[in-house]
Amino acid sequence: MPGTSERPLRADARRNRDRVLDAAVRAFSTDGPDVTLDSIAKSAGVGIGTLYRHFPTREALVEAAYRNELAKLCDSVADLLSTMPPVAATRAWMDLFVDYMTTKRGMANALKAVIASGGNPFSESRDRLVGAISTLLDAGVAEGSVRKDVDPAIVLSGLSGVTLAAGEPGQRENANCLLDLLMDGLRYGAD
Amino acid sequence: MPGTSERPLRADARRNRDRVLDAAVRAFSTDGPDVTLDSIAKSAGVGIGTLYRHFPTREALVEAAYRNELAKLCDSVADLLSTMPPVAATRAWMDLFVDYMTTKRGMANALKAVIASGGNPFSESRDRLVGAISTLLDAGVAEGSVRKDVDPAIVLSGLSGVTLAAGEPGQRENANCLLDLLMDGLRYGAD
DNA sequence: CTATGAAGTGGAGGTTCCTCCGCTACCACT
DNA sequence: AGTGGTAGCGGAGGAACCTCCACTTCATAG
Repeated sequence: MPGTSERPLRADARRNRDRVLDAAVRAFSTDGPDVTLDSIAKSAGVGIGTLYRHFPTREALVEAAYRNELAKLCDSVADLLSTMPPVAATRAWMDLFVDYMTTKRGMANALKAVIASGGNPFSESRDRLVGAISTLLDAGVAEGSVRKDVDPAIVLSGLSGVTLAAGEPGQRENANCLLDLLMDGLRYGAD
Repeated sequence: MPGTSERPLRADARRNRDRVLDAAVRAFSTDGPDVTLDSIAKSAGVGIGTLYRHFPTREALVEAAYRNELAKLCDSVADLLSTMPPVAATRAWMDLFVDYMTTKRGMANALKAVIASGGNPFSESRDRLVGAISTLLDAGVAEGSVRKDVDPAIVLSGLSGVTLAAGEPGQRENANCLLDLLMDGLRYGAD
């Protein structure tokens, strides 16, 4: 399957898509994560049907709206690795991850969809996240401080789980403990 | 606060509550977890308002409907501990837990509410689950195979996270890896 | 037995979600 | 530059959620 179904999107369609995305970014940041999709469509000047055509679920829209910031989160891996040892960097990044997901409330559920997506729809973000984790783990493996039989995708699932289970701001302490536990599981010697 | 707010519930109210619960159990088992609450209320012969009075959220109703079975799951701990060593028993129970939650689709979300409830509402099930985990961990600690600084409530959060993140039947493999990881984190030596 | 007010009821209706399909307008080809 | 086929549009409307409050019923004190 070469470049699976990458039809270039008609001009008016692309324009509408962009307008919806703009409206969504604005709406999420001013009205919180529970804005109605209807209102986003309206403020984008398109019908609700058009919104659903481009973003079939709320999660898809949220994911698209935050894709840039998510990318920044992934990029921060390099900085962390350059200022601290791999295990510490990994643990620190986990904190960033949870903080980020917790702040952008409504992202947590989108995240679940991102993680579950074996297929196309969110794969960009998914791949980036897996890549970031992979980099962190590899650094640890190279140094001998992290076991080498761990699939980064699984770790992503784990982080997602922590966020889903203890993502409310009031449960940050719980989330911390879980991250510690996860980290312990990743360290060499537990193998 | 002695027996916080335990007013005995008026006779007709109790009757209605039971009828709703009956209807819910029946509805969940025949129509799946997505039955509308409206239809449950109707088949119980009460107004939707009454249903909401007794079970303010869908999760509350699900939890109540499955409370018995959940108790059985907790009771199974004793059997497991009598037929295998603590670490294996704990791991085996984790599997049962995930299987159970996965089967009763719709339970997963209720679970989240159960776990988050520091307060009253679901505390019965919550306490039972924490108790079950506590028993398992204690057995391991006594034997020296499990670290002793782990709060069972955190482990419950972790299980909840695994279920939420990888609870779809198709992701059972992922769930397994996560449980292994969690288990590794709990074992003595990772401390 | 009655009166009283607290506890409980029910369902209409506002809100949001999401689907569906007749219509519009884009664009590739001549 | 006309035109046919089709990608894309929009919004009406059905389904479910959940709130709210005027009304009913219970149970207790007198």
